[in-house]
This record gives sequence, structure tokens and C-alpha cells, in this order.
Amino acid sequence: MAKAMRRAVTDEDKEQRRVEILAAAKRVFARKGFQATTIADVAKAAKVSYGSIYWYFDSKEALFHALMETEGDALRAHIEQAVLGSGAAVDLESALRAAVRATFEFFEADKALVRLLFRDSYALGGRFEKHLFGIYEGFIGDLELLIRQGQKAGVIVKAPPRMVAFSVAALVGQIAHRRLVTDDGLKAGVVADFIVDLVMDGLRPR
Amino acid sequence: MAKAMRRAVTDEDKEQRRVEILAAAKRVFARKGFQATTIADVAKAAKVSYGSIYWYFDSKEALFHALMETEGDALRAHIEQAVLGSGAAVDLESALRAAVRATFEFFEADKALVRLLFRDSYALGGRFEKHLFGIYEGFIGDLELLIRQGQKAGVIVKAPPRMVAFSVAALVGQIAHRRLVTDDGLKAGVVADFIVDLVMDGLRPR
Amino acid sequence: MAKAMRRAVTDEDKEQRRVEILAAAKRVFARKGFQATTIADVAKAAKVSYGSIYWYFDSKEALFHALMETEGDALRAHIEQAVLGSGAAVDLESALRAAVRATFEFFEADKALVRLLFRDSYALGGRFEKHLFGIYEGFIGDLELLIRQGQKAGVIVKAPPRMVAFSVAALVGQIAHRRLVTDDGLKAGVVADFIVDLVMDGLRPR
Amino acid sequence: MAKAMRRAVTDEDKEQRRVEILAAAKRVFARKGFQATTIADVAKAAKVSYGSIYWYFDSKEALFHALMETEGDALRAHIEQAVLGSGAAVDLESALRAAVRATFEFFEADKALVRLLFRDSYALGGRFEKHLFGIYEGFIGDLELLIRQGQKAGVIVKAPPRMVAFSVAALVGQIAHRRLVTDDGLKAGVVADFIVDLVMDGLRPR
DNA sequence: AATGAATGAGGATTCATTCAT
DNA sequence: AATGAATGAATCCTCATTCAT
Repeated sequence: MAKAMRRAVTDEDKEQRRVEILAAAKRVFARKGFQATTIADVAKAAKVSYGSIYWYFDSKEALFHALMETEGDALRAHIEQAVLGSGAAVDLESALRAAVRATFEFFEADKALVRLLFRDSYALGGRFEKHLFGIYEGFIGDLELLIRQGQKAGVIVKAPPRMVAFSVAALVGQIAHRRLVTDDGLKAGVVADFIVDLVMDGLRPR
Repeated sequence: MAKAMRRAVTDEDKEQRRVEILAAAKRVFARKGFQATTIADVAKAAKVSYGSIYWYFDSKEALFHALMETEGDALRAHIEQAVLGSGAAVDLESALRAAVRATFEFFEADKALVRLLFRDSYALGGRFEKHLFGIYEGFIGDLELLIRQGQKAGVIVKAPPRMVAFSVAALVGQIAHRRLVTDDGLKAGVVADFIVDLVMDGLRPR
Repeated sequence: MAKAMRRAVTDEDKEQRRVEILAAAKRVFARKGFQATTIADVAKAAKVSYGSIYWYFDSKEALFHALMETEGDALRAHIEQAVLGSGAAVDLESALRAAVRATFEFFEADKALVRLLFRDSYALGGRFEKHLFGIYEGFIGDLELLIRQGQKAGVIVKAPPRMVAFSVAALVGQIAHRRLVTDDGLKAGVVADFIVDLVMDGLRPR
Repeated sequence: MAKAMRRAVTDEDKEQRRVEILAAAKRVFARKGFQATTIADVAKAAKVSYGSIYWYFDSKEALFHALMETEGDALRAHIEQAVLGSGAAVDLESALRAAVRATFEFFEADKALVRLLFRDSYALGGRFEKHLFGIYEGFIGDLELLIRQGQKAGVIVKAPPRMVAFSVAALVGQIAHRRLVTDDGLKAGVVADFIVDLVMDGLRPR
């Protein structure tokens, strides 16, 4: 039991270290980009030795994947919680709005993540496409579910639900990314609402 | 004068070579991605010598920028022509539809360009952001003009025109990019119309 | 006394561990070669922890040397026994034949040792040369003794005894090594006899 | 034609450089061994820049292979010439003696080669085994031919010719290798004759 | 203009060894 | 005794760029 406890502590320590490295990697990757970041950079930022990175991650690429995995999970959990916390069950639009708002909030609070997702991810080319695709698809899948429910309830017109979902995801992602560079002077909430309004009502005056 | 003529011919030759190199670069960049492509790859594909590339372009990066410049111009010309060729002057929606359709056609006929624009461009990180931004902004600027006209004519609701324009551009780009990987089984024209319909009418049943 | 007993047991355990590690090392070294083998490989094969290897051996190289020591001793013991078991005392040729046969048997039963001796040993370059030399020299020294006895008894022609001894050793080793790669379709005994016959009678018809 | 000439000169230069690198590599490999030699070592010894090595050879390993190829060819040519230069056509023993002597001379004049063949080659493990095997087999094949001729002429007893050939090769190689470390105080010619005598007449007094 | 040889900085990765626990 | 996390030196190879011809 003593051994078990000691092991538990050790495991925690190890996890702790892993998390620290991930955090450091996130900072560096976001600032310099995946390609320009060296393992030495990450090591220095994490205040561990050069080779220690390799004790926790198999390669630079694996480190990036692990990072995206973690971040993707956090994002999705945040969104899910937001959707559940709203009157989502009864009202499709509220759910959609909650999801989009939550995403924007998350991105707003974590610009590094936006950079990682929408710029650096491409640096890995096809090797990451599948993974990024996975993260995206998770998000899109959730949206699709909402869309389908809306269609069933008659509050959403007939339209290919997956494509609609992807469109929303694309808008959210691209606008968030754009806001890294261009200041549109708008609050995140306003932008989120803009997207939902556009998607729900379109541009044609009613 | 004889000299001038010879020079003229030479200049044409030179331009010809430049174009060949650009074409080769496009093929290689599109296939392997910017980072993974070496100057040697481009040289071989263009059937010129190793160092010749540097006679025509200052650096690998400059080559990529030049390529994007050329491609961006062609795309924009294609769209402009399509818009003018439609009954664009009187009808905002037709113009928008023409623009989106033309873009999709262009992308459909040139998958390499899509890859270049939406994947490799990011590989250059901040260094390219400005340039990509430029191409984008050109496209977005044109769209914005249309939107503003529509708003003035009362066929488009009040909404931040630049953000609407960016949204359309983002949708077009991201969906085109997605189609590289995922087959949605739809014709380019159908997808284009989907986008315009979504943007014009939204999802709420009228 | 209790303490002494406990210590005794512990020492046995320790020796046991040492032997296990040596056995594991032999397997791994023989399969992957000295250079390509990592301490981690050995540790895993021996089912001990990473750093434990260093409790028993000072370094990777020391481990290899220890292994060679052990194996060399075993080989020599096997040969010695074989020679003594034959009518060696009176008959030089029988003794030589017994020695060569025994060596081949031993090698045949332990291909890993052959690989270790005749391939990996060289990987240590000069550092091992001396040691390998030692093992060899032991074998050669024994052979030399036989040769000298034969010369004294008049059944062996005058010839530099050490060089003869080395020649026999070289033949045995190289042919055994070759048999790892090339199948000559011959039994070990036949090959052993071939060597002895060649060395004793030469190729010229009598 | 001028162009052709210039090209010819350039090709010679290139070949010249390649040869210089090979020569430098030989020196360094022989002194430090394959593993311990770095590309930087070779570059320095060849007085070319680091990366230039890679212009001529694909990898460190490829460099080694090329080196062995060259050396193997030279050795074989030397032997062939020696055999032809002796009264080889009529007399088997002379031919064999000439071959063994020539090999020893060659090895004596080029200790580095001996080291390369009989020590460093093993450092590449299985990857080189095939190549080394090739060099060996060439030599052995030639010897086998001689043996077969001798058997046909009745001056060589019945014995598996390939194994005899291999035995001779092994003796030559191993004794030459041994002489790198141990001084037996004998001239190369004497050792060569010792080998041939041993192989031809054996140790049993006639 | 064109060639392609030469350069060398740069970086990911490996692994023997150490050491705190 | 045993563990396994930590270290960081070491090295191969890549490739953009330069430059003599």
C-alpha cells in the first residue's frame, strides 16, 4: 500500500511534468509556429532538459498531436457544458447560439489555441490533416445533431445538415482566426450572435 | 535596334522560363507542400538547373509569393469576368451567385491552388499572413462592394458588410478545401448555390 | 550467523540476477548486434529495470566483456573435457580432432555465440581486440600445446607451432561463422573432420 | 565541342574529388573504425566541407560501401595480374602460391584495408554482410576455379572445392588481420608460403 | 544566363550514464 | 537493491543559398 501510494504520487508527478511540457509547448508553438519551434525551445520554456521531452513524447510531432488532443478535448467540454447549461433541450436556436458563443469565448480567452488550430496544424500537412479533421468532425458532428433536431422540429429548413454544420464551424473558426490579425472592434459575443443570426435568418430582408 | 530586338526576344524567353518555373513550382508545392518541397524538386520539375531558380526568384519564399500573386490575379480575373458576364449590374443576388460559382469552378478545376491557398500558405506563418491576407482582402473587398450595393438597394439587411463579405469568402474557401479530402458527392454548382442560398435566406423557415 | 546466511542467500540471488542479465544480453546482442543494442533492450529482455543493469555491470561495454568472459570459459571447458575424454594422451590427431569437433558442436548448439564472437566483437574495435585476443589466445595456446607434443612425438612436421595453432583456430571460427549465413549442407562433425584432415594431410595426393 | 571538353574536365574534377574523399575516408575509417568515425572527420581529412560529402555519397554507409567496392576491385585486379604473371596456366600450385602471395603483399602494403575488411565491415552488421560476402565470394570463386583445375589435373585430392577455397581465403584474411596486432616477425612472403605449404602438404610427415 | 558544386548552419533524435527516491 | 526519470553530448543528414566557371 505504501508502494501503491508512492507510485500514485510518482504518477501524479509524471503527469504534472507532462502537463507542464504541454503548456510550455503551447506557448512556444503559438508564438513561433510549429516548424520554427525547436525541441530546445520547448525544453527551455518548460525548464526541463533537452532529452526529457523525449521521455514524455515520442517526437516533436507526437508532442503537437498530444497538445491538440488535450486542447480539443477541453474546447469540446467547454462547449458541451455551455449547451447543456442553456435552455438547449427545448430551443434549437438557443443551443446553437450557446455553442457558438462558447466557442468564441474559449477562443477569445486562448488566442494561442486559435493560432495552433488554424495555422500551425497545417504545417504538418497530410500527417495532421486526419487528426485535425477528427477534432473538427467532433465539433461538426455535435452541430449536425442540433441541426437535425431543428429540422425535425420544423424550425430549420431542409438543407444538408452536415454541410450546414460544417459551414457554421468554418465561419466560427475563420472569423476567430481573422480576429487574431484584424481588429474588427467587436466583442466576441457580438460576433457570435452575428454568425448565428446570419445562419438563421440570412441576408434577405423579411 | 537589332540589339533591342534581340533583347526583346530574350525577355520573352525569360518570361517564358519564369512561367515554366512557376508552373512546375505549383505542381510540386501542391503535391508535397511548401516545407517539404526543396528547390531541387522545383528545378527538376521545371527541367532547369539547380541554381537557375535563383536567377528568376530571390528565394524559395519569394517563389511562393510570386506564385500566389499570379494565381490570385488569375482567380480574381476569372471571378470579375463571371460577375460582369451575368446580369450583375441590376441584380445583387445574381452577382453574388456568379462570383461564388466562378470561384468554385476555378477551385474545382485547380485543386492544386486550393491546397496552396488553404494549406501551404499557413506554412509560412506570419511571413505569409500578410500576403494571403492581401489576396483574401481583394476578394473580400469585391464582395463587400456587392454587399453594400445590395444594402443600398434594400435587398440586403443591415449587417457589417465587411464581416458578411469575409463570411462568404470563408465559406467558399473552407468548403472548397474540405472537398479536397471529403467527397460530399455534390457538383460544384450545387455547393455554390447552397452557400448563396444559406447566406441569403438563412435556415429559419419563412 | 543468521546474518551471514541471509547474506549468502542474497549473494546467490545477486548472482542469479547477474546470470539472467547475461543471458538476456546474449540473446539481444546476438540478434541486434552490439551497437544496435541499447541498455534498455537488455533491461527489457532481462525483465529488470532500466538502471539496474548498472548495478551489476559498470557499462554496456563491461557487460559485453563479462559476457564474452563467461562464454569463453564455457567454450574452453567444453573443449577441454572433450579432449580429455578422448584417447588424447597418446594420440595427437585424436586430441586435435576432438578439440575441433567439440568446438563445432558448441558453436552449432549456440549460434548466438558465433555471432557474438565473430561479428559483434569487432564492433568494439581496438577496445575489444585485446579481450577477444585473450579468448582466442587461450584456445590457440591449448592447440599450440598439442602441436608441440605432436612435433616432439614426430607425428607433426616442423612448422611454427603458434601459427599452425592460429591457423586451425581461424579455420574453425571462420567456417563456423560462414555457416551462419551459407548453408553448406554438411553436419558439424563432417566439417570438423574436413578441417582436421586438411590440416593433417593437405591437398596433395600422397 | 568546347562544351564537351569543358564537361569532360569537370567530370574528371568531380571524379578526382570523389577519389580524394574515398582516400580520406579510408584513412579515417581505418584509424578510428566505422562507428567512431564521423562524417565531419572524413570531411576534415578530405579538406572538403561538411555537406560536400553528401554531394558525392548518399550516406555514411554508402560511402563505406563505395570504399569497399573500390578496394575490393583493386585487390582482385592485383591478384589476377599476379596469377596471370606466374606460370599459372600449367602449374596449379604456382597459381595458388601467386594468388596468396599477391594477397599478402597487397595487405602488407595497405594495413588500412585489412582493418577495413576484417574489422569495420562487421560494424555494419547484416547490412554489410551481403556486400562483404560479395567481395569474399569473388575471391573465393577465383580460388575455387584453381582448386577444381588442380583436382581435374590430379594434383589436388578430392575435397569439396568451395570449402577448400573458403578455407584458404579465411586463412589468408585471418592471418593478415592478426599481423596487425601481433608481430610474428615473419616476412609476408614467408607467411604466404606457410599457408600454401600447409594447405598443400598438411602437417603429417611424409 | 545557366550550371551544379560547395557550403555549413541547423535540428531532430538517440542513448549511455547518473542519481534522487 | 531497485527503479526509472533526467540529462545532454553526440551525430547524421537536409537544404537554402552562394559562387566560380
